[in-house]
Amino acid sequence: MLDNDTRSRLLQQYPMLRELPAAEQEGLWETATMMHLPAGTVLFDENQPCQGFPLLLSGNIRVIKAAPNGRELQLYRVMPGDSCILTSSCLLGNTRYHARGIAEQALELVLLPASSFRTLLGNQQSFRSYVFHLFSDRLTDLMQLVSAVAFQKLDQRLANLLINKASPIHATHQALADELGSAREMVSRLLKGFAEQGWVKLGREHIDITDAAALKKFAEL
Amino acid sequence: MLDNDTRSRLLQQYPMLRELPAAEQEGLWETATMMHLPAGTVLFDENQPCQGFPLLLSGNIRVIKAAPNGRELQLYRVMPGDSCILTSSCLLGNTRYHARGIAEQALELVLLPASSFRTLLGNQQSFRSYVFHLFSDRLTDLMQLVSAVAFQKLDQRLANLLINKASPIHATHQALADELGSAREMVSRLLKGFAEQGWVKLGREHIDITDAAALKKFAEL
DNA sequence: TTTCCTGTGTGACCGTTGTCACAGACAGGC
DNA sequence: GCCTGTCTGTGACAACGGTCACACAGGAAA
Repeated sequence: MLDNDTRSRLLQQYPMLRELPAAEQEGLWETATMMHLPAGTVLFDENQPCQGFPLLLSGNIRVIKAAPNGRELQLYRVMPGDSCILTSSCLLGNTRYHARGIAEQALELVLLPASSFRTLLGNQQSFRSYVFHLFSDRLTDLMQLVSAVAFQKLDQRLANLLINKASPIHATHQALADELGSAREMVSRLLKGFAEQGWVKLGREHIDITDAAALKKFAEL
Repeated sequence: MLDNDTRSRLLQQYPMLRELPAAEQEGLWETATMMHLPAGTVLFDENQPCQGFPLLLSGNIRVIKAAPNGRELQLYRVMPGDSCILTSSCLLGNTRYHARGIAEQALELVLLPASSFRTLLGNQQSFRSYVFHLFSDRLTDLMQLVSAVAFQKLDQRLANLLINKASPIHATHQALADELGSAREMVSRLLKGFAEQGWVKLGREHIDITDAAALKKFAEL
C-alpha cells in the first residue's frame, strides 16, 4: 500500500501510469510495495527466479555479468524511469535471471507483483508501448556492447566510457575496469597515456576531462 | 495478397495467427506480400530504416555485426517461426537497424507492412505474447554472447559452436570464424587441436564430431 | 604521530589472438 | 588429363591484454 507522496512521485517518473483508469490505479497502489535498499544490495542474481517488476524512484542499478575468475562486465545501468527490462524478460518468458543486479547507490523502488505487471501489460496500451520501447533500447545497447567487446580495442572503449560520463568523473580505476570487463592495471596504464596526451587530469578517485574533443575523436577512430 | 497454400503454411508456422478473428485474418492476407529471395541477399543493413515485419516460411537469416576491417560476428540466426526481433525493435522504437541481416539459404517470407504489425500487436493477445517471448529470448541470447566474447577463450567458444550444430557439420572454417567473430586461421588451428585430441574428424567443408562428450566437457570447463 | 587501508603507478612477463605470407589439396569444369 | 578457384595447413611474428609482484601515496582512524 503506497502513501500519497509515493504515488505522486511514481506518476512523475512513470507518466504512462497516469493514463490508467482510476480503478486500476487504486489496484496498483494496493498491491505494490515500497522498498528502501542500501547501496551494494544484490537485487537479483543468475538463476534466481523473478520476484516482481521494479519501478525505480531514486538510485540506480548496475546489471552485470560476472566471470568465474572474479572479473565482471557491466551490461547496462537502470536509471529512475527506466525500470529493469531483464525483469520484464523473466516475467514474460517465465525464465530465470541471466545476470546480476546490484544497487549502485541507495535505492527507493516500488515493487509490482508479477500479476499486476501482467494485467497492466494486457490492458494498458501506454504501459505496453513503454515496455516495448525498453526492450528495443536494451537490445540496441546490447548489440553495441557486443560489437565493442568483439572488435574495439580497450583504449577506445575506455575513451568512450569517459566521454559518456559527466566530467569531473568520480570513480576508482577498478570501477571503470569492471564496467569494461577488464583489469584495473590496464585502466591505470591507459589513463596515464590519456593524461600524457593532455586529454585528462588524474587524481585519486577523480578524473578531469580536459580535452573532450580529442578523446571523442580517438574513441571514434 | 496471399494464395491459399501460403496462408495455410503461415498458420502452420505461426499458430498464434489462428486465433485472429476471421475478419482480421482476411485483412492480413490482403496487406501481406509473399517474397522469394536468393541466398546471400542482404535483407537489411545498419542505419537502414525498417520496411516491415517478416514472417519466415523457409530458409534462415544470419544477423551479424560487421567490423570496419571486414571481420564479422554473428549475433543470432532467425529460423522459420522465429521472425526477426530486430525488426520488431525498429518498428516499435521507430529507429533504424543496428545490424545486418543476410539470407543464409534461399528464403520464402511473408512481409507484413508496419501498420498491420502494429494493429496485430495492439489487438491480439496471442501475437503480443509471441513478440514478448521473442524479445525475451533474444535478450538472453545476447547476454550469453556478450559474456562469451568477453570472458571465454576462443577454443571454448569454438567447441560450444560445434556441439550446437548437428554432426556431421557442413561448413568452411571461414564460416565458423565469422560466427565467432574471429579469423579463419585461428579456427583451422584450433580444429586441428581438437582432431589431435580425437574429438573430431576433419574434411573439406566437413567436420565429424567423434567425441561429443569430451567436447562438451571442454566447452564447459 | 603512527598505523592501516585503499587506491594508484609500474616493470616484467606470458599467453592468446590476429596477421601475413605462403604452400598444398581438393573439386569441378573444360 | 589440366586449370582454376576455393578451402585448408602452417610457420613466424607482433600486438594486445592480463597477471603478478611490488612500491608508494593519501587520507582516515587510533
